Amino acid sequence: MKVQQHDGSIIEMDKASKEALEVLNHSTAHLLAQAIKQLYKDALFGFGPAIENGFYYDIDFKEPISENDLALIEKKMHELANKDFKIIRQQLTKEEAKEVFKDNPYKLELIEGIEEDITTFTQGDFVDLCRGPHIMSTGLIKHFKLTSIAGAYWRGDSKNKQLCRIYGTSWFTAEDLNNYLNLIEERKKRDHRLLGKQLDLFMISEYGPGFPFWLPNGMILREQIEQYWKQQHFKYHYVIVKTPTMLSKELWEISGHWDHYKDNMYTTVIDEKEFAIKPMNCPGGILVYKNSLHSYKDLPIRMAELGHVHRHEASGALNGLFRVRAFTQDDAHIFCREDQLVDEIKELLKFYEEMYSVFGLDYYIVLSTRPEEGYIGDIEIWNKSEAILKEACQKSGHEFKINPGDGAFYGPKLDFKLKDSMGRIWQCGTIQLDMNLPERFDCFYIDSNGEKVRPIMLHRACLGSIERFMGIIIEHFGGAFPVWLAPVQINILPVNNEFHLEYATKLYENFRNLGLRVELDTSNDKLGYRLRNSQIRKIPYTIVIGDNERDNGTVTYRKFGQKEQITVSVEEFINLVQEQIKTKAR
RNA sequence: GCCGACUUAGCUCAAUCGGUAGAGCAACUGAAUCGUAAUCAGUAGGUUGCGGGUUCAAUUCCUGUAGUCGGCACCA
Repeated sequence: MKVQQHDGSIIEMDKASKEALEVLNHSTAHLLAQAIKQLYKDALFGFGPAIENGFYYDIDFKEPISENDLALIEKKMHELANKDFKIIRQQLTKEEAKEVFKDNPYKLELIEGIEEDITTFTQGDFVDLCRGPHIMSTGLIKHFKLTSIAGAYWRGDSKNKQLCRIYGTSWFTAEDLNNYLNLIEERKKRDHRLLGKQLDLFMISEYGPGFPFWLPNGMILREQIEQYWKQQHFKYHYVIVKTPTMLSKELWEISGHWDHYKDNMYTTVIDEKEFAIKPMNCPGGILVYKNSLHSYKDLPIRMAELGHVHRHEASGALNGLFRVRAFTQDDAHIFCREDQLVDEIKELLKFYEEMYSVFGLDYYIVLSTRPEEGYIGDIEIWNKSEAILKEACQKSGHEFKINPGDGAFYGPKLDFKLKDSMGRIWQCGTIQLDMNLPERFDCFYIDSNGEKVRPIMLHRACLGSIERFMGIIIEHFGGAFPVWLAPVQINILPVNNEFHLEYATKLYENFRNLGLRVELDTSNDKLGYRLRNSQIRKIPYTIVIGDNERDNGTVTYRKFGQKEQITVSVEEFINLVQEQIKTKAR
């Protein structure tokens, strides 16, 4: 496939490559604009780039359009593509470009900002300001679909006018397009909001938008995760605390939250005194640190808290468990000496890797470094800690990116990003160096000379928010949880309630006494029906008890998602299940 | 918060031009007692999110409001 680039050169591209697909999608965005120009004469165009698995175009319509109009636009696009217009690159001066786009304030604004050569790409009577690259003619565009319509601010700034954004996806073959659309459908079935309803894990009431309720099944899942979390913290020498949900406004003034975060905080007045519900746990943690005098010998102090925080998020930001207004941070604050910082961070990376790998989650890390201006703290500590964070990332063997200058004013940070079932990226873990709060709260320890010294403070959350993390793993496992997490681990189905119930009940009691989460299905429905229910509920082990099992003292089990039936002794079965729980096997 | 769409039984969805709400599953009752993904029959279930308006008549049209969804902005 031939592709024309910004500089006018024409290169050969492999259709199987990611780059080629990007060019195709970008050119499809232009085709979309060309079609819209013909259907809606007054429409003005903003940006129209390729994105992962597709493209979009931002358009200012005189009359708002709706999703129903997409079919018509699509039809027009096919019609234009079939005419196989040559896509012609042209290089213009700034003045020439301004003349061409004189009726479009958006493009004029862009032209004003372009320093390099200005190029346009023309197909038929449609000209677009664009740096390319593009395919040679529209005939190559055949297999595409307009997927959705949305609002988007011009240049991503909420102060600007909102344009209409049309999303689409374009592929080289009908098969690729179909595969992609099917993939989207399949992914929707893993949506944690859907599974949360189907498996009775959680609910969100209209009386509390963004405030999730945990149902009994979800609560089991949650407690297993928290239990594991506590074990890990014991292993890594943390202490665990609990700090109050609501604290006086004065505290938030000292911490700086009142100045920077007030709009997102829930507040109340009691006895004419202002209070705020905590949006973060750090100030509470610091008060605990300051509750006693610390020697250099006591450090590092690793203080963890499952802290329930409330943040008034914008209504449009809410999204199932991924974005809520009340969530539990698996927070920790580490107070250490400067000479301990390297080891602490290395230890943290190891800790995180262990936590995520148990769930089999794929993540990537983003390192945000010192901002150019407005940072506080010693530049040497910045450089040193950035170097440590970077080195730790490299050694962890995980994909990582660097966001230069994107650190908070108080310190550099590592963010751990996980993907949901739709490929959207969510921040979960974070490790942040804080050179600000210890100063504001006048934290110190006593060194070997009896002098007061400021400790280094690390904020860290590994799962991030328990709620968000659970959303991620619900989708990750598609609701079919490993035995250690499954709300119900074993479901016992007697073939016949008259002849097999006694043995089945004995097994039930036996398993229950061992602490296994077991159910006995004594309903009078046919076996096939009860088995089907067991599978729909994604219960890891379904046991069928009939004459054979009763007479031989065995169980016949079927694992979720598998067809085979396996008969083993009761002991063997118990060992199997307990081993899987112990190893957290997936 | 902004743009657009949606909201009907516990769940998933129907209801033509505005004519007075229907199905499957689940629940309940009864019969059937059955060996690996849906046994049969019956019963009950609704102020169509909520408020206002137009109309002889509103699930349907208009309007306000709440919530949800897809994006955008936000996520120090």
